[in-house]
Amino acid sequence: MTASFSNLSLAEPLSRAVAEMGYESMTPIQAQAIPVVLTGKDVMGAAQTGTGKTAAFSLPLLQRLLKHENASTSPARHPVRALVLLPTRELADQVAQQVKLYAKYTNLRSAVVFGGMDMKPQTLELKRGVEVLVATPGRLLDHIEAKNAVLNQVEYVVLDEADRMLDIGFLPDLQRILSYLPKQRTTLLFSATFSPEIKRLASSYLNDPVTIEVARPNETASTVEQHFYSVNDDDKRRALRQIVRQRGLNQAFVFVNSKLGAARLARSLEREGMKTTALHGDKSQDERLKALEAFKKGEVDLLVATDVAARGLDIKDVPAVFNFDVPFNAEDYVHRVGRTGRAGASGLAVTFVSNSDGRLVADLEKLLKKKIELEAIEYEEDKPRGRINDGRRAWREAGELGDPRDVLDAPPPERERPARPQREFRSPAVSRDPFFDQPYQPPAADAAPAWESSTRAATSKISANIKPKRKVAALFKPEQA
DNA sequence: AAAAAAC
Repeated sequence: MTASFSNLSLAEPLSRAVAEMGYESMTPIQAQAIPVVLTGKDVMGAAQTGTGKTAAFSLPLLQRLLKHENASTSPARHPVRALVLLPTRELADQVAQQVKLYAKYTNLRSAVVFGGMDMKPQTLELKRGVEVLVATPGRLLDHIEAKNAVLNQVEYVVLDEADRMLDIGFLPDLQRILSYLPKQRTTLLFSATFSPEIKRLASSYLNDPVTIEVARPNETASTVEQHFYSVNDDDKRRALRQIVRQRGLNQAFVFVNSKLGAARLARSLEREGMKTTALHGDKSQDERLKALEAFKKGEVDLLVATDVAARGLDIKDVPAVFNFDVPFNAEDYVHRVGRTGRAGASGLAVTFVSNSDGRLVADLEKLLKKKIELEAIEYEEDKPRGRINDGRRAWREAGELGDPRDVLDAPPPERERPARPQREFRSPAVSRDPFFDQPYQPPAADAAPAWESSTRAATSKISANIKPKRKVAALFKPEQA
């Protein structure tokens, strides 16, 4: 028996919006979380991604904002009463759009603030007053410090992707934000993954919380078919092409571990004739939103992304996810794979495991609590001819590609490398900064103006910094493999 | 071995 939204007795404006969106029965996380959030208690919620988490917290939150008058006598008619924090800009954007839809027929106002966009329009919206504020941490702090956002009347805080928000990279910002909020408030934490440490840390932010676990945490959807292939780093691209062709995939996410890697891979796939775009944090926000939009519209087939896109992004009907690189954090595997097989659809997740990934695969087995079977690929294409320019690559190619976990404790074989040429250390006789450290010399009457020579000095300084690097790289290139 | 979040 599935619970339905109509049994919830949501306020009329909310049920009207829900009906208009075509929602009828609730997903398990919604059925469990909504009644609890309606009581105003703290919640720690673990639910698989793609199961309607956003509605699970925003609908009851809006309901409470409607039902309970703001107790304070603030002059601001629309103080921020609910704050929703997310770890990426795209996610903040997406959640804010959903909240807007749910709140469409209410008088409640909402806004979203995140970095990479002009501060001014955001400031205007904040000054006008919003009850629900969706934000990424950095930009929110900017607005707090500029006194654009006043958070001393916040009644509800939601940390979506809570384990990421509590990890070391975000924690300082998060703590500063929380320090601006009233102690007396409701805190809601949601994520698909919770490591034991994060769980402990999280509970220190919660007051007598209700724990909701709809599925076992750290679990991928059962509708996703998962494969792990042993692939040489040099064969990954043709493996990708082959699987896309064999499976007749019309679209896929391709995850890599670095921004540079994403840019490079996207470029080479594009050159090989696949409609590809990249999404990573070195792109401008405009480019990021455009890349995502193009993928959503089906204008590109492959979205090569860093983990900026690993979490929460809700794109319908993505048939497959490739882990071109095994993710550094096992948790991120669960999130990446969660981009496919959403809302009960089927999906395919393919992970390329290269020889140096033994540790990561072992971590993954621990998190997923299951043995990972590595499969081999039979290539249909010939191997592209490539230069051997690296001793380690030669070693990889010489040996058979076995299970990388077998060499977990074995160091890679010693390889001969030319002795590093000792570079003389010369202590500078004079400091190289022309302005500050040199005794002043009156310029000759016909000398170039000072700014020109300092520009030259700066330029030569820069090239001095670049050139040796190139030389060193050339020196290390082995004569032959 | 990295990414994300502020200019």
